[in-house]
Formats: sequence, structure tokens, C-alpha cells
Amino acid sequence: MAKPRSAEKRSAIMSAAARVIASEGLSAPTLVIAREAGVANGTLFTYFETKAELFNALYVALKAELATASLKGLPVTADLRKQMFHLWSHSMEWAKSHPEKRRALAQLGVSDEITEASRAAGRKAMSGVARLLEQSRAGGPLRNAPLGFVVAIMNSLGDATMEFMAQDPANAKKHGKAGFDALWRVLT
Amino acid sequence: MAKPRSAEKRSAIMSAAARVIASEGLSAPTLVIAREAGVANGTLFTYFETKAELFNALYVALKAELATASLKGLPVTADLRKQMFHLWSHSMEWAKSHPEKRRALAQLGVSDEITEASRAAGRKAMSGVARLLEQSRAGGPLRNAPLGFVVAIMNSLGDATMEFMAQDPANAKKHGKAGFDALWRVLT
Amino acid sequence: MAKPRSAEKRSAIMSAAARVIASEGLSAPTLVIAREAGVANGTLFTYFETKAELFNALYVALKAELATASLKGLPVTADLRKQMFHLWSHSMEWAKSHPEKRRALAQLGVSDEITEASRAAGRKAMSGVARLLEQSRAGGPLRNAPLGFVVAIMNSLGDATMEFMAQDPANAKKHGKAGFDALWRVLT
Amino acid sequence: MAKPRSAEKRSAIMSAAARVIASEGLSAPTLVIAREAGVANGTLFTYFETKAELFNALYVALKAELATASLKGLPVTADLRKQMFHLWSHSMEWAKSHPEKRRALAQLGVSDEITEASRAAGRKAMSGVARLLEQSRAGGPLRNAPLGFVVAIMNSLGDATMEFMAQDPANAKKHGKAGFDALWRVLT
DNA sequence: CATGAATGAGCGTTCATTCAT
DNA sequence: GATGAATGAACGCTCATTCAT
Repeated sequence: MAKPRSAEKRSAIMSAAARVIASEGLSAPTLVIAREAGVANGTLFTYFETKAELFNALYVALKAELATASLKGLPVTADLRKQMFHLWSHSMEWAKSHPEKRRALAQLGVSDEITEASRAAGRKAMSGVARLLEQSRAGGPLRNAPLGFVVAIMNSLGDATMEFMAQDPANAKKHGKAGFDALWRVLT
Repeated sequence: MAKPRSAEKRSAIMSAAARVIASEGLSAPTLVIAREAGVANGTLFTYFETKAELFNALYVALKAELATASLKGLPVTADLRKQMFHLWSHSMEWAKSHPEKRRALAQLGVSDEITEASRAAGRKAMSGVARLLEQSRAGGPLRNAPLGFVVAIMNSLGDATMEFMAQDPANAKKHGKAGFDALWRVLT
Repeated sequence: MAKPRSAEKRSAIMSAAARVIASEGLSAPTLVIAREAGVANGTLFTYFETKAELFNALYVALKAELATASLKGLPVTADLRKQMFHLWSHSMEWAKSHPEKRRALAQLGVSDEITEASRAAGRKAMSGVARLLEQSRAGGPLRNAPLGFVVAIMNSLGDATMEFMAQDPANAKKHGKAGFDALWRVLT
Repeated sequence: MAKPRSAEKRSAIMSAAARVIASEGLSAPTLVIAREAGVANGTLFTYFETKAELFNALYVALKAELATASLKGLPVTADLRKQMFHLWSHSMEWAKSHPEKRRALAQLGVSDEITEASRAAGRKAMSGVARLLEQSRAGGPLRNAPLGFVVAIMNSLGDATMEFMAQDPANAKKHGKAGFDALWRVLT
């Protein structure tokens, strides 16, 4: 029945794309991505019809991966602050262990190739995170702000923290904690 | 090279670049920028040796413009919170009145064409702002964090707020205030 | 190679090719032809080693089909003009009932992928037609012209007539008659 | 005032295109055309926005050139047959002296890249020819046929004759004459 | 043999940059 | 200096063909 499309190859292309985007930015040539993935240039296009489609798929996948990593093992019975801290530190952890994915995600987030549909999918993948955030801000000063704004604040605080952790790994833990405290003060 | 004839033409190119970057992203062709500036494509290169040089110059200029706007009329004798609020609301105001510059600055900020030297120049232009921030966080929870981290947090909070103001202009003022309150809670 | 399993599949590919060439021209991708024939892209190449080979085979087959259709039921005992008219009207009829084959043949005829061998085979398939033509022009003004020239003239007149019949189907019969009269005047 | 666009370069590209199309068909790569014209690949696109535009321009130009050559020195006071013969022999002459242009024109004529607008322009360029043809067939058997049909017949007869003259140059004159006689018999 | 994924040469076009005017 | 034509490397993508299943 012919060679079936290989899930490994597909994900090899996606992670190659993440690596190349991290190092070369959004102008990463498909040829380089393919080479990095160990496939021929044409092969990339049997898995993704266009470069934009690859980038969109990667964006959604990375969002989902981040969400999964953040929520894994969430102590659902603990108090909100503990849950929130779990989430925060797990996402920092993910960023630290996958620096190229984190950089790629940051780049893709500002790309105008990412469609609204993909952004919506990203938000959906993050909905567990958003739910927790919603509860956390419920009694606080941002209780009446649109949730999207609160999410944006958390994201940007998270980005700044990740960035700083990446720049100064020696004090990563300390920065992570400081970032979380800042977030908590914002919310409550 | 460094000092060609017409300063007007130079700034026409820069503001054209800001407009085109805002609408087309970092892949904005130099031909389009030149056309928008009302000069020939070749002319652009007598003012900026390369496209990257133009982008770097624009980045620094926009940072400086934002800093100037933020600090203009700063009530130096007022209490810190008032000064900080002045700074915050002036930068939001600048973002609101120059949406394309703000978008361009956001795009340039994530570009990997912007050199460390330009980022340093940007920081220097912002040093007045940083000084005020330094004082504001002096007695607060971030008193021991590296100043760069605090700056990053303020920037990211500012970006999120600007973004949201741009998306939802009807409630711009409210969002601006909410953003500032969040910042102040982070700092103190 | 030469004799693969299914003759049906082979001819399905050929008639798919005719349809696709008619609608998309000579740049018709083999993938599209294969899809239209209901086979996998690779399968096409077990029946025809190259795209050019397929096109050549199709050219010869269409010529043969046209010849067969033209000569079918030829009233061999009737006078020459009647026989010639039979031939003419049958070929016009074929063109009308197989417009896509006719268009494909026209395209293939001008393609430089069609080898001299295929053109010779086409001529051979048409030899019955040529024989009749030979007799028809025997006493006329073209009696000393090379037969090939006379054939070319007939073909070109036929092409023009078919083309016009296809463009203006309401008057197809009239155009067919006018074309034949012109041919007869040329020959006699 | 910068280097002005050069009419010679434009026509160098067009005649290079004619040559390459004649020898390689409609799939002639723009790179090869540019090289043949002695310019860089990119230069071609400052003269013609797309390959299709070049092909359309070439089609119209060749039609016009053929028309001009055919009508040059037309003995307007002579009888119709003489005028028609002049036209016929001049177009054969043109075809003989510019074989690659003739072949290119034949190929372009069947291309589906040539727009209806270009075909209309071609017809317009040929209107002098059509006018003469109109008069020639006025009293003859094709007097009621659509003029377009008569034009098509003349063109196809001309094509066949040119083709044959090119194949058998030794007897070119004879073939030319035979072709004309055939045409005249068709018309009158 | 049939399948369709894999391959990589090749294409049309874009665009930063150079250079003749 | 200003202009815009000239340049050619590079890109995303297509497609005939091959090959593993």
C-alpha cells in the first residue's frame, strides 16, 4: 500500500522548523528546514502544503505543548496560589528545557502569517490555563478587566521572565520566582 | 554614508519605513519603503547602506521618540507615583497617536536584524525612564532584582496594555489605568 | 514496459490524458492525468516510461482513431467526390463528438515532444485517407505537388473547419459543407 | 536621470524569446531567454512583468510584423488577384527570412497564455489583410461564410504552405505558388 | 503490479544592492 | 546627490520520476 506518511517525519520537520526559526527568524528558508529535518526540500511540501501552513501548525503545536507542560500534574485540590505557581514554574521549566521552541513560539506569535484560526486554536489549547487565571483574578483588582487583557499581561510577564532566565541562567530560579510574585501582585 | 544632504529625506525614509513595517511586517521591501517616502529606490541606499542599517536606525529613533514623549513635562517635584503615572500615560498616549510607529517598534523589537548595539542605544535613550523606575521599585519587592529585569517587566506590561488599547479603543483609558495599577502593584 | 497487465488501465490513462490536455494544455501534470484516470501517480509510469512516451502514444492513437472513424463505411464503389465527402464529414463528425480528443490532437500536433517516428506512425495510420486524396487530386492542379503537401493542405483546411465548427456549433453543418467545397475546389 | 529603459534591450528580449520559443517550445525558461538576450534574468522582468506578458507582447508584435511585411508595397491599383498574390508571396517571404519568428508565432498562436485581448490586437494588426480577403471572396463561394472562417482558412493554408516551404526549401517558390493557387481556388 | 511518499532539479519571480547616467 | 535600470542570488513551490512498501 505504498509508504505511508510518517508521523515521525512530520514532527521532524516541525521541530527542525522550530530550531531554524529560533536561529534564523521567520525568514527561515524551507530548504534549510528540510535539510535540518533530514528530508528533501520537496518532501516538506507533502507534509505541509505551504510554508505558512507549516508555521501555523507549528504555532498551534507549540502552544499546545506549552499548555500541556504547564498543566501537567496540577495540584487541583491545592489553593489557587499554589496551582498558579505550579503552572508558572512548569511553563518556565518548559521554556528552559526547550529554548529553541520558546524562541520560535515568540517569533511565530508576532508573525502576520499566523491566521486568526490558529490563534484561536492556540487560545483553546491554553483554555485550561486561562480558566485558572480567571479564578485567580476573580476577587482582585483586575476582576472587571476583559480576560483577554489579563491573559496578555500574564503572557507578557511570562515572556519577560523567560527572556531574563535565558539571559542569566545562573539566577534563573530567582528570576522565575520574582516573575511569579509580580504576577500574583498584579492579580490579587 | 553618515551625513548625506537632506535630513528631511532621511527622516521621510524612516517614517515611511515605520508605516510600511507596520502594515507589511519586517519583510517590507525597500522598494515599497522608498516609494512611500517619495524617493527612488536607489536613493534609500545613499542614506542607509543596507536595509538592516535603516531598520536599526529606525529602532533607535523610535525608542528615543517614545522616551522623549514619555518624559515630556514630567512633574519632577511631584511624588513618585504621580511621576510614574505621568510617564505611563504619556507613553500610552504616544502609542495611541502613532499607532504605526508603535507597531513598527514592536516588530523591530523582535527582529534579529537589530543589533545589540542598537538595543543598547535604545536602552540609553530610555535611561531617564529607567532612572524613574529604579526609584519606584527601590523599596518594593523587586528591590533586589536586576534593573534590566524590572525594565523588561515594565516594557512587557506596557506592550500588553498598548496592544489592548489598540484592539479595544473604546475602553482605552480604562485599560491604560488598569495597566498602570498593575505595574504599580508589581513595583511597590 | 511494453505490455503491462491491464489494457483498460492503459487506455484509461490515455483518455484521461486527452481530457486533461484539452483543458489544461501540454503542461498538464502527470499527477492530474493519473488522478483523472483513477490511478496512482506512480502507476502511470508503469504503463508509460515517461510523460513524452504517453504523449506520443496518445498522438498516434488519436490519429488512428480519427482515420478509422473517417474511413468507416466508406462507399468504395461510389465516385471519388462522394467518397471524399464521406471521409470529410465523418472526420468532422468525429471531431464534433469527441471535442476533447480533437483539441488534444491539435495540441499534440504542435508539440515538440512528438517524435518524427510518431508523426510517421500517424501518417501511416492515415494512409487510407492519403490514398483517397491521391486519387482525388490526380487530375487536378495539385497533380504534381508532393503528396505530403496536399495532405498538409487538407489537414489545415480540416483543422480550420473543425475549429470553426466548435466555435459556432449552430452552423456546424454549414461550415462543414463549406470546408469540404473549399477542399474540393483546391483539389480539382 | 538614471539609465532610461532601453528600447533595444526590450526588443532584444523579444527576439531572444522568439528564437528560444522556436527551438524549445512554449516551455522556454525565462532564464534562457534572458541569457540569449544578453541580460540578467531579473532584467527581463523590468521589461515584462510576467512571462505571459512577454509572450503576449511577442505574439502581437509578430502578428504586426507579418502584417506589415505582407502589405508593404501593395499595388493598390492592381487587380485583386495581383494584390492578393503580393500579400501571399510577401508573407511567405517573411516566413522564409524569419523562420524562427514564424515558428514562434505558430506556437504562441496555440498557447492558452495568449489572452483574447492579444488575439484581438493581432486581428486588428491584420485588418488590412482581412479587408483584402473580404474583397477577394466577395463574389465567390465563400461569400456568405463568416469572415473569420475565411481568415482561418487562409491562415491554415498559409501555415501549411510555410511549413512545407521550410521543409523543402529547394522548391519553396513552387510550393508558394501552389499554395496561392489553392487559396485562389478556394476563394473564387 | 499498484501505491503514493520521496526526491531534487528546475521554474518564475522578488528584492537588496550596485552602477551608469 | 538622485535616479531607476541592471544584477543575480535566493526563495517558495511544482512536478517528472524513482522506489520502498
